[in-house]
Amino acid sequence: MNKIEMPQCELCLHHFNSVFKNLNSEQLESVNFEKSCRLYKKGDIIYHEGNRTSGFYCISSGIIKVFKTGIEGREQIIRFVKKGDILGYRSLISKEAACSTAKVIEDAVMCFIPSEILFSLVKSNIDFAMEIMQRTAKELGESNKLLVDMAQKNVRERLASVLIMLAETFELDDNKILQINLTREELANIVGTATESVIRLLSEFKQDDLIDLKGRKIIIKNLDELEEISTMYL
Amino acid sequence: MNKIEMPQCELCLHHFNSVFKNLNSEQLESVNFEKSCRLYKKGDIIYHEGNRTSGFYCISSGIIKVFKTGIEGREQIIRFVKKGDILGYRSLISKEAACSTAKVIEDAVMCFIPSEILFSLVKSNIDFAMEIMQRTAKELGESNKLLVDMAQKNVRERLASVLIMLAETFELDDNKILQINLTREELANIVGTATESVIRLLSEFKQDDLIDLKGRKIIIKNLDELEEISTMYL
DNA sequence: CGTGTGATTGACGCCTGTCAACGTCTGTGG
DNA sequence: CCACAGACGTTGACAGGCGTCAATCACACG
Repeated sequence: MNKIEMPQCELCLHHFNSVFKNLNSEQLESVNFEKSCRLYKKGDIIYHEGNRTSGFYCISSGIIKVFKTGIEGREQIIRFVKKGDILGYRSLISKEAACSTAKVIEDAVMCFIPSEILFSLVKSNIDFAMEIMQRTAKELGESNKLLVDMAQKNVRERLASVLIMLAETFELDDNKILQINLTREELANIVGTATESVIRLLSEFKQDDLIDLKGRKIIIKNLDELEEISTMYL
Repeated sequence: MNKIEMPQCELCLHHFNSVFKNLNSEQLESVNFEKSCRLYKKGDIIYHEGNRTSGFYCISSGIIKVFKTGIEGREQIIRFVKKGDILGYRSLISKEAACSTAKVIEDAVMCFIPSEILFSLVKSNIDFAMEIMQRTAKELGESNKLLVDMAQKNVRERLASVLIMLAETFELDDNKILQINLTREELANIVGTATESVIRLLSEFKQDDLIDLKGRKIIIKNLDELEEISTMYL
């Protein structure tokens, strides 16, 4: 089980904005040779906060949540990782232990690339190095933005922000259904609040006709109004 | 006015952990030649959120606060920059506009280095590139940690955390006086709370004999106990 | 000495976290 | 097929943390 067709980097280049887009064919071949890919199932832990890691992951499909464990074991979700993203590279670069845990929330096909490959590519291919730098820098920008939201917005505004972020990241289908399934608790762990607060605010949003709820499915009916709520006092 | 002795990179290498520590003498010479250094006075704005920048800064002395402007113009301080740190490089790398504002809070001597130098060094010196990557990655780790604090700790715990962070970053003198002067409002803008809350909690800490207050000076009397408060439920 | 900025204190009330109880759904085992 | 357990979702009650407003004080500076 867990046997899948191994994604060929060459093909991934056509499917999404791969971190390997600037490799020459020889370099790409070495990645293809050294990587090991497999299917990870929902609930699998990719790496654990505090552990050292020996490589990073390139995501071909699926969704992974990255979280830190805070007060009384409460998860704080930092970001989501999906197709085309890379995972676990930060701690390699900073030469620290992992500062977060990565857990699969939708079955994912991922390729593991040993850290030696990362560093040898960085050294031999300046465009690849720049690509890594750029991704890190962008992630830093986003993290800083989240920090301000967390510090200054109330729960209602943050929940609206999160819904918008999820809609942008995972998109809506033709029925405007948000293409990611999260428990109420997970939503709370993004927003940084209690599960009950999320539930109450979701029903408020539903009453105000901004969203609709079908079990765990969230239908986004009025993105503009959500945008307005999220930037209320901005 | 504002004329000072221009810091020589060669000397800075001996004074602190310079980002240029891995340059060869030729590269160091080109930085020395291209940079422009001067004294910035308290209150000076180095760059402004939303603007494009054309280079980055290497700090020789002084303190700069980096903040984002949030709800109703409220500053949220992201980090402090001091001797040996670099400033404004993130947006160069990500090729975005500045996502924050940098303002001098203690007279600072800083060198401006054009972005072309940054990129040419990154391309020609892999160790320099790694150094930049590493600094970005570490900053990202810190930002993520702050995010969790902000999401999960209450104001009391956050204020304790901030005092500890300040003590570590700017150190205490022989009388245990914190070596940075901040207004109550600035403290509130780090903690992410109202000025009045900071004032009230500071007096509580003082009553509990954890700190002492002499005007704007903060004397840290019991770092261990502050540590305990900041990680109360962890 | 007036003016302005920052610091402090008190009053007040809303937001939001916590606790408890209950409803819903799914899968499992008898 | 039914009973049950367990996870998740929902709702209500309640209290306390913390933000807001207003008044006053302290201090520096032109």
